[in-house]
Amino acid sequence: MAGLMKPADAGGLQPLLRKLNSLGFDDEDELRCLLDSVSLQRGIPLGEDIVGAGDAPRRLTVLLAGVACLYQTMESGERQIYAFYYPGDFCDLHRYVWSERAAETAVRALTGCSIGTIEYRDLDEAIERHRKVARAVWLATMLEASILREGLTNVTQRPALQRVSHLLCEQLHRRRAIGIDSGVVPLTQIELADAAGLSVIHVNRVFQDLQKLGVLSASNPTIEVVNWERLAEIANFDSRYLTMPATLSKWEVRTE
Amino acid sequence: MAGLMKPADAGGLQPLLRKLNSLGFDDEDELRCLLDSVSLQRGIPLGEDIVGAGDAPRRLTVLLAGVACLYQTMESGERQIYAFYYPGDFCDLHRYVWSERAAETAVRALTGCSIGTIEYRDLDEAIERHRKVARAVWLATMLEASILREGLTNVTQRPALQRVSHLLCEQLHRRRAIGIDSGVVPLTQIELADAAGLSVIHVNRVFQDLQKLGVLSASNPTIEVVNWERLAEIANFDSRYLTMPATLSKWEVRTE
DNA sequence: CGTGCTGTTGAGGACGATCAATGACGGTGG
DNA sequence: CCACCGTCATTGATCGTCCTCAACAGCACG
Repeated sequence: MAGLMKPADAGGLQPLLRKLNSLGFDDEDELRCLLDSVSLQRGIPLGEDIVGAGDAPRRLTVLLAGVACLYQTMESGERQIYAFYYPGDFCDLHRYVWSERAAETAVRALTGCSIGTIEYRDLDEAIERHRKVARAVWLATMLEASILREGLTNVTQRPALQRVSHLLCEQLHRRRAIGIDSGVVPLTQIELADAAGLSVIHVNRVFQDLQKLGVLSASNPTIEVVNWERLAEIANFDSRYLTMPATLSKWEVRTE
Repeated sequence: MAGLMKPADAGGLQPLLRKLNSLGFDDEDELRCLLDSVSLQRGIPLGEDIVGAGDAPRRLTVLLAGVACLYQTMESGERQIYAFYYPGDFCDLHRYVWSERAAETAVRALTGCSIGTIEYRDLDEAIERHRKVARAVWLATMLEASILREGLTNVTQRPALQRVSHLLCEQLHRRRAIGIDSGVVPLTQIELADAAGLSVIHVNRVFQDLQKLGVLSASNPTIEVVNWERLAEIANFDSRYLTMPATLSKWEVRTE
């Protein structure tokens, strides 16, 4: 992977590179074509909508730094968080198709963020020309679906303690996968509640339990997992739904 | 659409044709190549696992007749239903990637079913050769993800009555989209419960309420919606998440 | 005529929501 | 420098939706 990093990529595209790599996209020349069409946007402040409710979707957004979430505000005023995004993740693949429902769903920066955008026409062209780009976006979509399925069982099957634990596990795992190895989960209790389908108050109580269990540190308001294993145990966490199993080698074998 | 139907397709592939069509795949010649590699399998009995827990995934499965569901059995013994499938739907696109997690998730026939299978090597080849095949499977995956997102809000945001109603609405809508216009939903209360994340008992009580409201007929054990509109009202149903907005024309414009 | 599956009914109880306040922190402006 | 505000976190009390357990009824099946 390191082999793919070039000085020219130092603009902050490494996360995207890593992501494409994990999706089995390892051809350097093809990569270049896609990377060249990315335009950067830095310094997006916390709380801002990266992909707004209103704007017409003409470009794809890739998160390059920070944390974001895909959410929807219900008529009741409740907020439902569908997904958290980390550097390298595509934030609005769904918009490529559902320009309409745009009105209600948006992507919000949960910390300061940097993003890259790719005009649809460039993406289209890349997909047309390079089969692996098409595969990469497909796989990215599959991964999101896999996370959604797990989210569904999380919400329907697990009680609050396990549910929150599972959510935390997932964040830790995904962060580690992109090289962030700390136990800190840069989210608020509110955000976790909106993702878990629990009230903030209850999440707070769960947090206290997790602290008593020695899983979370008392370092408020920062959420920090100090006992990784115990957490995974509580959550009954099985990371397979997150990991693309050596897809690339498989593709190669089958298709070339 | 009718224009695409040929005598040779009378083998039962119309549902697949319709599906591909709705995914913007309208090139007859390219279609042929894919359709030719489908092998049929009829007369699968109710209750059987179409895509089993154990078998190594070497082929893609398309439902051609009947109703099926994607489910997983938890350690607790509970069953979580992730998706319902109707004729034309791809049942195991996820397996194309996650051969591993196969162990726990399976696709079950909820009525008598017919399926078609496409060997991975044929699918790979079709994807390689025809860009629109790649797009079709990508879009199919996006649609599944969209349904999953809606399922997530359904489970976390809506109380039992609305939740069940919403689920029923979705089934009606999807069935109508493939030409089945009756108010009958060919599922059991148990299946709906497992999809809604409710106990069967509670679903049953909700059903009684829906009957009192004149939405469901008393025709047990068949579930039949007699007041479509009232149901959509209760569920606050917005079908946009199900409909691919004129994708095909869009693709054409942008890419050709 | 049992056996199994789906659907139905009742009673009790639990998990988590809601309402109402309060505390801690950081930024802003007087 | 302090008063003020907004956001996030915390606590207690009450309440409701939905679950669990336990039975039973209808129906199709062999």
